[in-house]
Amino acid sequence: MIKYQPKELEVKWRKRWIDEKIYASDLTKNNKFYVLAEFAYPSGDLHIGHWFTWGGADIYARMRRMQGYQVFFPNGFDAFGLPAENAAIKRNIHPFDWTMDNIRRMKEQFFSMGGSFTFDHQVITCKPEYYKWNQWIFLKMRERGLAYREKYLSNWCETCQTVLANEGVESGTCWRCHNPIVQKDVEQWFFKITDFAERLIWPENPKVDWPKAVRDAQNAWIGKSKGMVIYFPLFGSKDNEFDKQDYIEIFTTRQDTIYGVTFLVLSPEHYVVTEILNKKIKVSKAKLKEISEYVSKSRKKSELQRKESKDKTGIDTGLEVLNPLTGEEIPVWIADYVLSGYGTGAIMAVPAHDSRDLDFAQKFHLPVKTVVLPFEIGISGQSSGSISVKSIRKERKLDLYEGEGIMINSEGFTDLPTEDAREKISQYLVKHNLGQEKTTFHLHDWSISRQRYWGTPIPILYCKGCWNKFEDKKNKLQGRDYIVRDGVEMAIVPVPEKDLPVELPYDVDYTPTGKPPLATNSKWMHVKCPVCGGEAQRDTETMDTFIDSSWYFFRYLDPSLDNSAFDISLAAKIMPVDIYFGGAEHTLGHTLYSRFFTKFFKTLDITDLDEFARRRINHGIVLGPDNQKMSKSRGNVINPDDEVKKFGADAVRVYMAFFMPYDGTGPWVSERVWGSYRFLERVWQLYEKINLHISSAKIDLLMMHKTISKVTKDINNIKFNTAISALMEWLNYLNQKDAVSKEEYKTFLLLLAPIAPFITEELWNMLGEKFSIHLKRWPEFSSEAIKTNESKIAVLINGKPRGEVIISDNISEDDKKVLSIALEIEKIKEAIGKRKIIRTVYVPGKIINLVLE
RNA sequence: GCCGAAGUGGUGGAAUGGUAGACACGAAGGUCUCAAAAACCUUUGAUCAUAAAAGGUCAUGUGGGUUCGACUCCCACCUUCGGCACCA
Repeated sequence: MIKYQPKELEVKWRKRWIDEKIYASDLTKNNKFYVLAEFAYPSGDLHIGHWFTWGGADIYARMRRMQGYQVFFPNGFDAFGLPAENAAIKRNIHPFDWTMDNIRRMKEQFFSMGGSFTFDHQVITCKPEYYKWNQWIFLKMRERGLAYREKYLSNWCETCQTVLANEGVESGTCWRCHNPIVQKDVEQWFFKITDFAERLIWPENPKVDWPKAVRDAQNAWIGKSKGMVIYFPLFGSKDNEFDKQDYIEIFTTRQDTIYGVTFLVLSPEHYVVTEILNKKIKVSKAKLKEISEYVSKSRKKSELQRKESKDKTGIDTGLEVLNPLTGEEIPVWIADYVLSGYGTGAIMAVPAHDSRDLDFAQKFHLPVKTVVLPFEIGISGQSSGSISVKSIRKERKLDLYEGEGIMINSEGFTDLPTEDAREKISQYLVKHNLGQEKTTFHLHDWSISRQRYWGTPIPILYCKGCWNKFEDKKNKLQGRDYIVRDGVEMAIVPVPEKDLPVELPYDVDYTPTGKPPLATNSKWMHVKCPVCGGEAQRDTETMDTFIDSSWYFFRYLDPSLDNSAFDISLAAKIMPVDIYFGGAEHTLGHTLYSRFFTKFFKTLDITDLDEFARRRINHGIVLGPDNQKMSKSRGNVINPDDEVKKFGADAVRVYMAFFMPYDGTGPWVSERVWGSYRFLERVWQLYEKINLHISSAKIDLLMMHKTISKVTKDINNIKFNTAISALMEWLNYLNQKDAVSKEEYKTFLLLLAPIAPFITEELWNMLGEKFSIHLKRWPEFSSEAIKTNESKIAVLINGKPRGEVIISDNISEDDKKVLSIALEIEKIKEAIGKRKIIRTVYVPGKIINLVLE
């Protein structure tokens, strides 16, 4: 027999698979199975990490195909984005050419790994036939009031010269270039994802199978909290011209602690602060100066600085409000530990029950008033009237108690558990018009404008003529249906659907100058207004590329479709995605946005899905040989091409699946791939042991069916490493035998086929079997076959293994017989000695434990 | 600080209440060979004991607990990784 030579046979089979289209997608048949892996950004070189993601998905898809499913396993490219633009600037190539070149190269690399995914439904997001539908989605969002334009203090990356969404900020830095983010007032487009906040929250037991870590992180990011807005009347406000309201609204989730309020805090951006600075609310001249200094000082701090420093700063306004329940006069402070973007931008401070308020109170010597005691103290004290709070605080060092407990010092609510008090105080405040219940979210609307070139143009025009004809300007101002560009007011005019796509012009100056690159092509920018026929200008910004990846899995179904974003009836049949492989880094960005789009599509009635993917699998991370994250600067990047040249694709695939659990993090050590290579060599050599005349009675059905069961289960549970070790065990076992039946060998090859597709195809062919091994042939597991008539029972004494007995299965239920057999063993007799057995625990088929006195 | 995941030989890891260390990598010794190894065979958690074998004891981050029996379940703590974080 010739030696195992991966290179030749891999070339041969790869060609035949393509020629005979054995992996072609057929969406007409039933019994579909949609396998999806996150599509790649065409950065030029396929990283070993891509192989890890796609290799895992491929093993899974291959098994499903062999089980007879109509597997849909498409691939494409997430082709818009900044790196293309940056690389293009650096090398003086156009981003389009750079991108398409990379796609060509990466496709070849994809082929070398022997993937069963196809490009016959490929999506390339930078092509007009794709991004046209981004624009269509934008227009639909706008029709429904979910796309709006607003000036907003936003995350700005100086290096990338663009705005970033909150999800794109990683501990204060840009997710792409990792330079610090600054806050800048920028007018831009938003998608109102907050309208879907409630729908995006994961229930306790969702119908789809997504990792708990992902669900928890998304829920935390959405950050729903139920509480109240409570009105605190401004004391003596009649002297002021303050006309908006004569009370300050605060947001709290702990209205039960309202008797413990000792001051109010406004964020520096709060409108009451603005009114003070505008002298609508009067304070002394000296105060005004102090306040104005404090506010401008804290505005200068970046958000990052403000969040980093836990050291509290603030200033007393001299104003006072009334506690709506107690009538107490309460001082109003300004401090930047209160965030303007959350709740009402103002809080009631309860230092006894909130650590941040306590820090502040201690720094500025403000009073602390305890109104909640932990249950154990509150209950033991019985009548709380007699408790000296001061002495308890001293004894228990209880400056701060943030948990639930028993109310004290709270008039009619005293002695109630906090939960009840929260409810009752809530009702009371609502009834007397002193507040209302409110739910807030941490999730903010999605900022989608990017001031760069390589993205989807926003399908919006700005028209001066239309604005001039507009009658009711004053009202429309609120709706922000206009913009001011170069000092000129212009109406917002959506591009009509029939004019889509708005194509991205090829000729622009995309060097980052702060001016959007699209504005440098004036021919593209100036167009006729579709409404009034006058002169109009295009929006010069592009969409966040996360929009591209939010719905590509719908587009895969029919990427050339011209009259709809996706084929609705096909989607009803093929969607949802059955299993989605990807990285944990997309927990708060991509997968959340995709869920949002799916729910939005549902409101458009083009899908009835609530979730786009039934199951989500997060893959792990392949580190460099030095145990560090792979990066060009560290020089520890493993190029999959080199590995394939050395070992062949099969050995690399086996090692990839075997060297750590799929969700693990660990280093790629090239030398160790030899181990996987040797395994394949042994599989190859086993061929020589096939004895066609071996009697069927000699086939070891037990090992065979155990392995079928184990491999099937493990691949289904994405535990490729243990699937391979089961195969190795079986191989070691078969190797010890003098001869192996053809049946066993065939079964072995079938089970190995998803992991090592080339060598198994070759050996399958050598056996004279019909092409191809990768079609519907997954071995059936028979539970009958693993029934034995003997069991090995471990004999334990006091829980420690001391020997074993082999019993026939007809007595396996009879603990007395098993015991008597066990007691005949010399070793056991010795171990027991003169001691008495006081108890016997028998687990049929596994152990018998003798408990001695 | 909060949420999530994890902690097992020299290394990657296996075992989710029933004989801990499967399967590999590495290492050591041997075989074949003029020589070699990426081939083949043997050994390989620590420790005690023995001429040898059988054998004993200890071991799954730490300390408690539940159980006939715990890597696995419960309580407390420590450490590492990932995410979030002045969100009221």
